[in-house]
Amino acid sequence: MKATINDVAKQAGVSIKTVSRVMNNEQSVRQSTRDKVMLAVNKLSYKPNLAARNLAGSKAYTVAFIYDNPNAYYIIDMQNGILSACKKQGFELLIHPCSAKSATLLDEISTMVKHSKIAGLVLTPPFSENPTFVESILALDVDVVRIMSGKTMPDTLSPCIMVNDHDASVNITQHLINLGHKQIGFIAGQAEHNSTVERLNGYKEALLSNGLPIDDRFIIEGEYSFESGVNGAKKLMAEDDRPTAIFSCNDEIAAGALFGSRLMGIAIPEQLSITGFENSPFSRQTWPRLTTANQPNLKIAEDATHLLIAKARKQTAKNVVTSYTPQLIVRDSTHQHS
Amino acid sequence: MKATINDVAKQAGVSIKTVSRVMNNEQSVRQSTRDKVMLAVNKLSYKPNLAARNLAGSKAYTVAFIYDNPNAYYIIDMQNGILSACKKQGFELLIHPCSAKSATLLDEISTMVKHSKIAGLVLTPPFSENPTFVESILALDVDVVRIMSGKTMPDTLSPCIMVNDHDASVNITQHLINLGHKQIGFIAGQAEHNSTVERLNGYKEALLSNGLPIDDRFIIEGEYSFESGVNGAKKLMAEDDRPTAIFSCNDEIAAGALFGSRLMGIAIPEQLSITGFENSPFSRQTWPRLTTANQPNLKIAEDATHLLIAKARKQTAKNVVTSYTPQLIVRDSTHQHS
DNA sequence: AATTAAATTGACAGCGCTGTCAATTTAATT
DNA sequence: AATTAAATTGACAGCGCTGTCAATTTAATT
Repeated sequence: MKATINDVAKQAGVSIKTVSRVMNNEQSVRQSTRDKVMLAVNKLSYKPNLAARNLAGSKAYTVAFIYDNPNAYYIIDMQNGILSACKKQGFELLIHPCSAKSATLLDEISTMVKHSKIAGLVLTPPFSENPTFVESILALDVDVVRIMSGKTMPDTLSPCIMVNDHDASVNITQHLINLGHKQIGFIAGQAEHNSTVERLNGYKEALLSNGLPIDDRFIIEGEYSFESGVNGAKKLMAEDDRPTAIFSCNDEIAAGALFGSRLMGIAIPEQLSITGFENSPFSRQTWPRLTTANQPNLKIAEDATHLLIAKARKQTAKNVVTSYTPQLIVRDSTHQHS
Repeated sequence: MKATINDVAKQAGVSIKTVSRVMNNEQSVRQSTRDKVMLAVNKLSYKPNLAARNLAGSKAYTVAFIYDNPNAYYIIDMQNGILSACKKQGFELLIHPCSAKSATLLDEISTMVKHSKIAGLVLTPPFSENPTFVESILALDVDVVRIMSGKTMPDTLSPCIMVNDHDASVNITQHLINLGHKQIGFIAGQAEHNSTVERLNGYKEALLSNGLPIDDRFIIEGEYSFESGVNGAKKLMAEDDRPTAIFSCNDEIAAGALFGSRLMGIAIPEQLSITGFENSPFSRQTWPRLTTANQPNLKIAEDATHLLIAKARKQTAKNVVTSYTPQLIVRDSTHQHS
C-alpha cells in the first residue's frame, strides 16, 4: 500500500539510488532523469520513510525543543515557530519539558539522543544562558541554537538569537519618565535569567541618563509569575513615599501587579502606571490593557530553528547571531503623572 | 560509542534476539537470562534505537496530537498530559497544529502516516466531534482516541473520554440561581463544538427545573475567545431589562465579559455575577477571580493517551469510555443578588 | 530411563533507505 | 576520430532492529 523507494525506481526505470538522489535534492542528476523520477514520485505519492532514513543515513531529521518554563503563551509561540521552520525543511520536532534543576537532566537528554537521531536542540533561558550546560550538550555531538537575552553573543559555542532587553527596557522606562514619573518601581524576574539583569540595567540606565536617582527600596526581587507581581506591588505600594509607576519584568508580573494594587484600592492608571514585557495575549486582556514591549517569540523561534538546521547541515561555517529589540507598545496601563 | 543490540548480546553472551525479547518485555525468557541481559544493558546504558525498531517491527512507538485550538493553556495541558503518558509507555509524541477548515487536512495526516509509523491520534474538539473525519482517519489504519463533550459515547468507533459538560453546567447555573439570580445571560462558544450545545442545554435545564423562564434575548451566539466575551457582555448589558448574571462558555469568554462590563461601568460582582468554565490559570488572574468549573485537562489527556496506546497494542478488546464531570469552583466573580 | 510436550533460545532474512565505490555515459579537448 | 576528464548512474553492503521458524534445552509423563 505505502509506496517505497523500490516502487518508485521501478516505475521510473532508474535505480533506487537515483531516486534517493532526487529525494535529497542532490545536484548531479540530469534534469530529464529528475523529471522522470518526480513523475513516478507524484504518481505513487511517495514519501521517504523517516525511520529508514534515520537508520541508513548520517543526517538527522529531527530537532528537539527542551524547556523549563511555565508560561503557556511563550511555549506555544516558541513551539509554533519551531514547527513552522521544521515543516519548511522537512524536519520533525521532539518536545521535552523538564526541570532545569533536575539532576538527571543530562541523562535524559543523552537518552533522547541515543533513542532518536537528532540534529540539534533549541535552547531557551534558563538553559541557553548556562554555558556549562551548553558545553555538555555539545559534547554529546548534538548541535545547539540558543535564544537568550543580551546585546552581543557571549561566546562562539553556537549560533544565537539575542534579544536586546536592555534597549527595550530603556525605551519603556523612558516612556514612563516622559509621562512625568520620577519614582518608578521595578519588579524583577528570577535573578538567574539574563533578561532580568538586562531589563534592570536598562531601567537603571534610563533613570541615570535622565538625572533621576536609583532607589533600592523600589527594586523588588521576584520571579516571572502572577503571584510575584501581586506581592511585588503590595510591597512597593505599602510605603508612604511610594512609586507612581511600576516596571514589571514581564506581562504576567504586570498582571499580578495590577491585581495587587487593585486589592489595595489603587486606581490604574490614574494613581499608578504599570508596564509589562512580552506582549503576550493577556497583556491585551487585563483591565486596563498593558503598555508593554513586543517580543516576537514566534519569529524568534522560527529564525533560531533555521539557524540550527543550517548548522546541522554544515551549510554555515561560523556561528551566526541575529538580534531583536522588542518594540514599545503603549496601551492603557500607563498615564501622565499629575 | 552508542551501544547497539549486538554489543549487549556479546556482553551478555546471548543472541540479539534474546536481547530484543528482554527489551520488549516478552514472557518466554528465563529469569536468569533476563538478569544477565539487563546487567549488560545497564553496563552499556543501552537504549533500543527507535528508527531501527520502527523499520523492522510491526509495532508503532509514536502518538500524534493534532489540534485546532488557539487556547494556549488548553493545548499546553493537553500536551503535557499526552507527554506524561507517552513517557511512561516509551512512546514519542508528534504534534501537528492545523486548521479544521484546511481542505488538505486529510492529506497532511496521510503524509504524516506515511512518513513515520504512528500508533494513533489523540483527537480533541472539533476533530473528535466529527464522525466523518474520524472514520476517514480510521480508514488510514491508524488508531484514534477522542476527547469530547457529552454524557455518553455517541458510537463505538474508538475509545473515548467524555466530558460531562451538561451536568457541570447545571451545577454552575444552579449556583447562580441559589444566589438569587433570575435573569441569567449566556454567552456561547462556537456552535460546532458539542461543548457549546451541552453547556447551553445544562443551563436551560437548570433554569427550567427551577421554574425560571428561558429568555432568548439572553442567549448570545459567540465563540471561545476573549473578544467574543467583550461583545457578548456589551450586547447583554445594553438592554434595560438586563441580566444580573452571565454564564460564559469558558474562562476566556468570561474574562472578556468582565472586561466588557467594566467598559460599561458595571461593578463585578456587585452588579453582575460572571462565571467561566475550564479553570484555566487566568481564571485565577482576572479581577475578580472567576467562579468556574474545573476541567482536568492534563488528567484527561493522560487518560486518553493510555487508552490509545492500549488500543494500539491490542490489549483491549472493545472501545473503553471514561467520563469526567467538571466540578464547580466558587471564587469572587459571583455574588448574592440583592 | 525413554518418550513426549513445553519452554527457551538462536539463525537468518529483511524492513527502506543512504554511503561508498565502481561503471557507464556524456562532454571537452586534442 | 581518439583521448581524457567530468558528469551521471547503479551495484551492493549495511544501518539496528523484529518476525519467522527451526533448534535446543528443560520439564513432565509413561
